[in-house]
Amino acid sequence: MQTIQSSRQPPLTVVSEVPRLAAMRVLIADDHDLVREALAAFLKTEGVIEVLTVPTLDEALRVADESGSFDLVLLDYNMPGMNGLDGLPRMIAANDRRPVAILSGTASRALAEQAIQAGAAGFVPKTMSSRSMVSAVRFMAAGEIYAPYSFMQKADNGTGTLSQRETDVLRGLCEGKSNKEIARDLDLQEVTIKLHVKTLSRKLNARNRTHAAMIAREMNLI
Amino acid sequence: MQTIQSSRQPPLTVVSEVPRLAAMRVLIADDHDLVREALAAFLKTEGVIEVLTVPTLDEALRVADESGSFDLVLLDYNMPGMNGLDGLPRMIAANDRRPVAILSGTASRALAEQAIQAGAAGFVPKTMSSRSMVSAVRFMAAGEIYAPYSFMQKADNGTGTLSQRETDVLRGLCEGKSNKEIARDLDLQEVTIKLHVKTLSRKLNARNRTHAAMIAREMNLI
DNA sequence: GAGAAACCTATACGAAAGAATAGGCCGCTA
DNA sequence: TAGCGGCCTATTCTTTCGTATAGGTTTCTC
Repeated sequence: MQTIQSSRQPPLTVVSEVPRLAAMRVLIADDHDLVREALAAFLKTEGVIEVLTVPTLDEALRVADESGSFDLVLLDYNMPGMNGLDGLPRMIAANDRRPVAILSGTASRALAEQAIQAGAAGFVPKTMSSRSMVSAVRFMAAGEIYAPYSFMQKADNGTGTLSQRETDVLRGLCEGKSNKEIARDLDLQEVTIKLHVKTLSRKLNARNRTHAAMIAREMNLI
Repeated sequence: MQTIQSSRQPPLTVVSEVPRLAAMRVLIADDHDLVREALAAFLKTEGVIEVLTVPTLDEALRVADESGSFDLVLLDYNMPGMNGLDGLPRMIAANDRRPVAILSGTASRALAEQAIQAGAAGFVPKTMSSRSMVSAVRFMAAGEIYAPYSFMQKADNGTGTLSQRETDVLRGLCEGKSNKEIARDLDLQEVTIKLHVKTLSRKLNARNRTHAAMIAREMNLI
């Protein structure tokens, strides 16, 4: 799996630029015991001196608060306390604005973009091999932005073409709201919502609002 | 984490009944590289001689077909080819009706019950510690049925109270179908579907079909 | 300044969903 | 056997959704 990165560094010289035996402090927050233990084990064999693991966001925040900031924090996207990407800015603050990356089981380009937009140091799908993952960790700890090349290349399923309003309306849909309610919330007319529902349904290839909501859920667009 | 098992064996004598150093053959199918490698590593240190890992259901079926059946197959629920629990019976057949268990990132009682109902040898959430997981594997390979005790104890959120028909209708909802379409699929009248939609929405605490579908998705009831 | 694109509104109509009420069928159990 | 619960149907009605057509504004770009 190749990597894509910010333009600050030339792509092929990454590994050599990061000191191989630097004493890194990494915090892993994931509610899956197995993932935590595996990642910690791999990182330790790769020269990351200190690896702490916690099962929830709250504990991650607490640990960062008590024991000082980390060179990198890995946050599982689906995890108690995260609530989507809401937990990300809190963790970044708790880590003194040093790198915090999102770890996720479901690889979605939309989610990756959102995460990085929200200030994440990167996006790491769990489908990655452990070797690649160790490289990614090293990379992000050095201050670079990481995202797997493969699915950043994926053709847009019309996903990225959702406008701001359409996204707002879609959020309402996913909460099971009626057009009228969404209109009230967004301070718009009901007809306008109908319009957005129609266009976003077309873009998502959905046959109706319910289908659109499910697809959005599936693609992590909410 | 405690375990619950079928009544064939007394609960507390499990481990001693399973030969500790038996040469077990285990197949792990999971699209998360990290999970695969971690599980394989732990099992190997615990005396499971042969551990094969594959990233998709199709490869799992092929391997079982070519290299003979396994003492236990672990199938990730969210994995290419699985399509819900559809892949389970196929894997069971391919494994000569020997134990096949479901591995899942999201721990849901409903899903666990469904899996075991569908013939799974057990249900293993990834939130389990690796030690417990190794025990579970050993347990299931011996022919017992395993499910974590903790969330089999969880109070039913009205979840279990969904009738068969309501579940059928809910599935249709989640696919974005109209009442008419669902009626045709189930060979019923449209009014009947409306009835079921209303009652299942009430049970799920949803305000309409879209909301019901989202809740179902959230709770892995589909 | 023309054009494109996102955005908002209006009117109108048929289709679908949702709610209420009423009844019949079956299987289980007190 | 009477009652209960799941299941299916019917009728009627209101609300909501979905679609179409036809405008309008702003903002950005060529």
